[in-house]
Amino acid sequence: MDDQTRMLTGLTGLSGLAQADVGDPDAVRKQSLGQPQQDIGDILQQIMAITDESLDEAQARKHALNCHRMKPALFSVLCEIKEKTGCVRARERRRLSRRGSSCSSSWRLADRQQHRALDYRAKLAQIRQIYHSELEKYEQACSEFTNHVMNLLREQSRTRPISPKEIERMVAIIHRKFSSIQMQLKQSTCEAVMILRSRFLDARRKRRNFNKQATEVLNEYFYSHLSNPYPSEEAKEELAKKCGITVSQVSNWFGNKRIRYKKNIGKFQEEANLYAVKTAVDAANVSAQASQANSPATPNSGSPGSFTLSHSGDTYLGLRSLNGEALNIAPSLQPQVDTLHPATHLTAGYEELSGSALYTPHRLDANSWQDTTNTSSVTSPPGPPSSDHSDTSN
DNA sequence: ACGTATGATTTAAG
DNA sequence: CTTAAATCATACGT
Repeated sequence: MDDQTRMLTGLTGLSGLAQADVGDPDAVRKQSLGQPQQDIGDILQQIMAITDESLDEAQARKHALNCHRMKPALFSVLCEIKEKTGCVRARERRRLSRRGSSCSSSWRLADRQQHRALDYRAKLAQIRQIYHSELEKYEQACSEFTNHVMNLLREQSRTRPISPKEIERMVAIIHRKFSSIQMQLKQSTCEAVMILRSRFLDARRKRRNFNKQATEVLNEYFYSHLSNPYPSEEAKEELAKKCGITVSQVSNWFGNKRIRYKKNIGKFQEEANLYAVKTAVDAANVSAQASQANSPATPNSGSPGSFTLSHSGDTYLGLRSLNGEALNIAPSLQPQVDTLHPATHLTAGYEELSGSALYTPHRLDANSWQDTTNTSSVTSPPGPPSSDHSDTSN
């Protein structure tokens, strides 16, 4: 029985048959020569069973093959490729950074594109190489396995009659099995190539603006968290999901938004008020009773009604004049200020930045993300030293 | 055709 | 890693 198990392992594992058993046919012959016929029948059944295996099992087999045979060689080849591409990338990077200061941007762009193409081609070559080596392995394994089985049958033919038809059938089965595995390999390789290509083309694809709904969602979040517009990882994920974009795109968006908002707050007043109204309305729908309960202490909290004016410029100016009062009420409502009175908050922040010096420590703290702003850039935007910001245009 | 808006990338700092 | 800031490259409105 021990002999049988040995043979079975040889049959069920491609790696096994590819290595030792075929490598030493005499051992096989010796084993099978003294074997009772019933064992041979069992073995044949085992062989037949191979055809009934699922693709998963085939995959597992492939994995086993990967693990045992030619693995070191393949691995070293892959390492070589990786090292080569890594070197190229590093060299390219160094070159870019060196040129960056002295050469024009068009050179850098060309370099980048060239590098991308290089990277793409290297990866493609890598995939191709892996595919071919795998294919070769399978072909070899197939022929070895076929030989193995043929030898087996030939030995058996001495003890029992085996028709050539039977042998033919066996060989056909083996070939079918291997070709199906090879097809799978081919398919997965094609898939990999397609993914690579689509990524490569994606990188060069023209920029697309996010759709309106997406920017609306993002803006809503931004202006309703104006005191701290740094969404957590979870928040980013949710926003990404809601907007149908990636998390990194959300991060990009917030990065751009923060810097652009900070640079020219005046320009974003209209937008801010718009979303302030939106979030205020939303908040009102949720906690209308609560805010009403608070209203006696804060008579001016009803003023967001003025935000509904379609002439946002007027709204802004009005808010500005109300600022003194707004300052008094805002701190008492701080936990809700962001959602209930964003515009007030915002305007106050603007006043602070524009040098009006009317601020509370609380507000300063809340808007600390803008603290590093160069105040002059707000009061007098970079470029033409115009008298003042959008106040005049508004 | 041009200027502006905007998403992405790069660089440097923490 | 994340972020601010600068910059790039393209989309888009006029």
